[in-house]
Amino acid sequence: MSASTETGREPGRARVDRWRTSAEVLAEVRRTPGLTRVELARRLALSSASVTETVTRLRGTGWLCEHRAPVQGRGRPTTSLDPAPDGPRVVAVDLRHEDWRVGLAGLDGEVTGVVGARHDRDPARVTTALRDAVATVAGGHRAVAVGLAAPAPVSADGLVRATELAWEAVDLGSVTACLGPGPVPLRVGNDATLAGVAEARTGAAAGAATAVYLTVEVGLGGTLLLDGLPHLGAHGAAGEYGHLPFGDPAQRCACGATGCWGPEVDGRGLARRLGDPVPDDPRSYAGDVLARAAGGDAAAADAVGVAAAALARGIAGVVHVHDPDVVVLGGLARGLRAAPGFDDAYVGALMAFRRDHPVPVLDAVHGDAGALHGAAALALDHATSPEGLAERSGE
Amino acid sequence: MSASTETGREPGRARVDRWRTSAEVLAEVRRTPGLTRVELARRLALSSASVTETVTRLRGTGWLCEHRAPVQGRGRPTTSLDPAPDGPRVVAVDLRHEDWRVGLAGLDGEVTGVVGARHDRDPARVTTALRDAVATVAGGHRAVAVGLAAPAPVSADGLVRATELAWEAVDLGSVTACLGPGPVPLRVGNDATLAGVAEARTGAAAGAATAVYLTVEVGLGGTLLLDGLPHLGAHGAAGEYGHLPFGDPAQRCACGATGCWGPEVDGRGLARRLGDPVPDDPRSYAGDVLARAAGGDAAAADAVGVAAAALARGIAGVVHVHDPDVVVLGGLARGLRAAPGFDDAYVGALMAFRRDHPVPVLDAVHGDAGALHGAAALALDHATSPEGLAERSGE
DNA sequence: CGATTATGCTCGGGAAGCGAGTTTATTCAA
DNA sequence: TTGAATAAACTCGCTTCCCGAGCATAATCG
Repeated sequence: MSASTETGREPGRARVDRWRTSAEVLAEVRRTPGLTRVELARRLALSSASVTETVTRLRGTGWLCEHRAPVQGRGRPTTSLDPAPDGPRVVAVDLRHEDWRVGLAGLDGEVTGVVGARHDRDPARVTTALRDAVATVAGGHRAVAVGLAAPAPVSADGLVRATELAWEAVDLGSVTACLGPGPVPLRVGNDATLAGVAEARTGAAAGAATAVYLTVEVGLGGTLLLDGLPHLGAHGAAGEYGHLPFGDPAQRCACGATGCWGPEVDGRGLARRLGDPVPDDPRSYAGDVLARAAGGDAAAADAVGVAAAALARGIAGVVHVHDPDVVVLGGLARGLRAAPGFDDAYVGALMAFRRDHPVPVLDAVHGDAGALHGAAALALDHATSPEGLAERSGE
Repeated sequence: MSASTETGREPGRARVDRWRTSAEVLAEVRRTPGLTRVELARRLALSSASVTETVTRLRGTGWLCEHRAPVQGRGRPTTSLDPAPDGPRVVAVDLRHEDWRVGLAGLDGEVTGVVGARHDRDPARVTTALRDAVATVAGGHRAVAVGLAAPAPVSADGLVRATELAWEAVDLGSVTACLGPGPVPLRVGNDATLAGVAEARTGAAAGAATAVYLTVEVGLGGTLLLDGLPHLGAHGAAGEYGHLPFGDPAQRCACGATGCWGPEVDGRGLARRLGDPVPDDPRSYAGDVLARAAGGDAAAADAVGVAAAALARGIAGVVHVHDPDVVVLGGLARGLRAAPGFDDAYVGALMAFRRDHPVPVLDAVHGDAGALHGAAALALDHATSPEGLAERSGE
């Protein structure tokens, strides 16, 4: 997750600083659409004079619009601030192993006009297809940034190294080429990370200062979200929760370590418990087992119960380390949470002082649109930052 | 770790904002004492005119002083910026189970004039003794904040609940009573957390954007440090690394959970492995075993090796989750790291892609002064923040 | 319909930061 | 020794943010 543009012009502090309050206002409106001017002034400790000035500017640049707020009691009615329906847009891209989706979002983060297609994994052809789709989706609107979710680790320079696609350091910078005028910034993030971002902004963890997002697909991954921002680590490799050694030390993981948590709770773990060979597609295998367990298959239910308990026990450990406001589960983890025994295993694995008020473990609400929503949020973060606003202020 | 004062006066944005650049300058000088004006202007993207103005102000308030910088080549020589030797001070307090220490620090963070005494754990008497010691240590200097390290969880309101001291929600606010003029803010933090802060600022993790500090005393605790700031979690309870279930699930931990990592790597784990009863003082028991192992006692060495391997394996897991720049070890963990087999166990437990460049695991450099240094850093953080500077700007 | 109340707008002023031009302090070369 | 070259700091006028105070506005209440 990183910027692909770098502004190098020197003194520049005032040029960016000018937009700091505007950026805070936009962030507040994103967090709470329909906010009143009075409430905004209170939250940002601004005088009404300053609110007038800043809101006027943001209406002028097209970001905000105002509505009469419903009257409550005496006094002059205040107005509420909302994302302008015809304001600047960002393009969100979700690149997956076999297909991609592209959509358009405004300040409210709603992704609309989604188009998609399958792809053949050839970097050049995928890049071209995405560039065209981005241009089409943006058509007519003022697109000010692009966010992209990639099914792979993303290094600090924004390059994508997708081993499963056999991509080595692919630079996706050109997908913004048909936008403009002027260069349009691209921000790239990992798909699981961005799904976590989506949950932390508008999903099950909305408003949480500290949230943990965990998802089970093939293996287990996740993100620590601090005030809605993912912790990426020194090299962008943070969040490998699936390789915490919570499991059986005798089991060797494909990652090279032993006793990893991930392979105990995904399709491979279920297969081992059921005596099946390692499945080719652990994702759909696990879906089948969950369905059989729900349908009354005792052996499947037993295997699911073991995996659910392993998931629950590990989540407790993660809670001890992060002390989050909430843990959000995506992918197959939702099915495991629904298994009988999960809650008891979770509470039982918590430290005693936590058991009266266990940290809630909730299902993700964005489903498989999480990465796309997170990509939109990432692009909006840039576009509404002081730097992003300053970049475009000349227009 | 939290503020004990709360400024509630409303609009106030400009009043605080005025000091934002000054705060950034002070932060830069703390990070890099002896910084030149030119380098400062470059880092903060300030014009030389603005540097002149800000530095003049900070010299006026006594925080900074300037020296001729050594000349390099042609041109007018620049000056270097340093903490003023007679500038504002903060008081650092380290409250431990059986004694306390109080010292004085300037902008450079060096703690001097340390005094200390044993105490009897009575909250009222300890508070009084600390109040007097703080006044004595500060005597004559302009003390602008107090930082305190407590051997207990610290809740968001700054109250200390030290179960081992039988303290329930003790308010230490009065230790600043003899300072002044005006109320002097007190910031309170957990001792292990603050030891981590000290390492992240001026210790083995200096400059790291992401660092993990782990310490073994009785059990295992730690902190995730992001840009030198500890992640405290939703309720200030983050960092219970010792209760990650890396251990034997058949072992019940005193915390109520099973298989906790902490009891496997401390004195209790060593005793179990050696067939000894649970020691009354696991800390000194572990010290003895480490000494015996170093002296050639095979049984002790074996037990130490097992604990060191358990520590190493868990650290690898923590690395997978946080992807830190560095892991820093304090307390008994340093002795375990020195045991033969630690490095092999660590690298072997890493994911394969990490083994070529394993995240360094280093010893803490602050020793048992870490908490005191961290407390000074905490107080300086407040005093040099825009809010802290604005608070005192009337004087 | 006026009193009351809460809010938004206008205007002058304080302060941060900047750009451009000027001054200052040093090295280097004749 | 002296002056050119160089790099940095200072001065000054300007722009912009934010503020406070006062005025204008739009609702409810009696």
